Amino acid sequence: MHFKENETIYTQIERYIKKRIFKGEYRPGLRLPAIRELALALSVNPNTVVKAYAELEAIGLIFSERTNGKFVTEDYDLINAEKAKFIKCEVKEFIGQIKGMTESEQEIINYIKGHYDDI
Amino acid sequence: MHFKENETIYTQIERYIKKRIFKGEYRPGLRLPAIRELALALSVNPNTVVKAYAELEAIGLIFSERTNGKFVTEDYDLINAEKAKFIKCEVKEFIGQIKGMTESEQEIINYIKGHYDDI
Amino acid sequence: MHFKENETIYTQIERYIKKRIFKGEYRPGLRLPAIRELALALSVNPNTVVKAYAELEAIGLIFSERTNGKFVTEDYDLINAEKAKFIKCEVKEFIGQIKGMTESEQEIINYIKGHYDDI
Amino acid sequence: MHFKENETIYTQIERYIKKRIFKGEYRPGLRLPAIRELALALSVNPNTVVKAYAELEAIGLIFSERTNGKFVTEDYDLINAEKAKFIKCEVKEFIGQIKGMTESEQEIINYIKGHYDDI
DNA sequence: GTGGTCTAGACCACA
DNA sequence: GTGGTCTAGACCACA
Repeated sequence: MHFKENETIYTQIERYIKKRIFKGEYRPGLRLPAIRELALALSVNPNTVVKAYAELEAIGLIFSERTNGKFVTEDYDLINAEKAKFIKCEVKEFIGQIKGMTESEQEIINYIKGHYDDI
Repeated sequence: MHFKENETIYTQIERYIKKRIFKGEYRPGLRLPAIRELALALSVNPNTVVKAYAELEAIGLIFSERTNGKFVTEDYDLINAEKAKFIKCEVKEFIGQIKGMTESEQEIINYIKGHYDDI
Repeated sequence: MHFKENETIYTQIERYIKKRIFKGEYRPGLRLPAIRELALALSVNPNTVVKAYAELEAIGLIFSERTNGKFVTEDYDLINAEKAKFIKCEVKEFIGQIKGMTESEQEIINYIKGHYDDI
Repeated sequence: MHFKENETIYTQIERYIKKRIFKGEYRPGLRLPAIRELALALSVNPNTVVKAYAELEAIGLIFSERTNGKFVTEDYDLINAEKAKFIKCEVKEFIGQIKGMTESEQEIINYIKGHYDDI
């Protein structure tokens, strides 16, 4: 994983985990990677992962079991609600960035069509 | 203007100016707002604006005239190239965020159509 | 039993046993629950119970008989002294927490009267 | 300030600040001690204070102003609600600790009367 | 000077 | 091995 400058690492990790949950790569009930393990994998200090996990726990997307690890919530409604919120937010932000610089909605859509498979 | 936490203020200002140039709100040759003036308008320390302007100057989108202020470049090609780069970048980032969470390109487009006029 | 975060489990168990002794639920001379048994009942690692028992033994409230188990002390004076100390300590802590936030002693007492039967 | 073993330092700091707010010693709108200043005063690492303040901010009792410091909320209703919750919680905990070890409500009250002025 | 983030690393409770 | 807390200390953005 490669981190953007200009955004904190822990929020990038947070979003990374979040997206994997939304995508169903981390299924409800699944045990998340151990803090130190993930820290190692991302070449990051464990405390940074701790903070990312703490934020996710505050939202309720993950929960802790003392000494046992962190787990994806089994509250499907919450996951779906957070996912919808996330997408809406990204769409809004994207449109906000691009709007006014292209003539039309159609142009934006063309851009997306043109780049969808690049990624 | 309202700044996001979690991203530096100066990059947010930088992008704000950039977008106004790309949108043609700040036309080539135009004198940009004075540092103190903009700082005041944004409730920000002048040093922060200085930094944002410096970044834009490094890219070449604006230039200084000694005591006279900062101006939008008249290099149309550069503006267009930067604009294209900016849009491409935003599209890529957007698709990268959303992809895999929705079934298809079509769904993303529907989301955008659904929200385009909100903003 | 449900453990508070933010306090070690073994001190919570220690206090739990202590209180049962003070309340006379565990009478002097009584054999305490076996370590494994209690650990199982509390869904806790046996080592944790061992530690709680060790603390109680250090105080003198319980004693070991080699292979036979742990027993409540028959030193009534010690029990009473510890009980008095415990209550005094709780009262002090409680007053310390609440004092200055309510106008008067009377108000604290009213609070207690109002909640005594809730628990 | 002297910290109890067996409870995390940051929660003790958190409660310490909380109580000062409830007591009106830290009035709404007041600027809280700077992180490093408080850390120094309490002989504690700045990060520990950061965490305590972060918890208080999550509750809403304090808020941040970028680079300017932390301030007590001016939401009087929130303060009163949290205060009521805090007192109720302390009373409940206290009664829970003591109940069953003394004969009666009256005895508890007598204990409090007997110790109220000690603290 | 103010807060925010991050690292390296230790030590603890618990399983 | 698991997470939680804490320290010492650095570096950054911002005022």
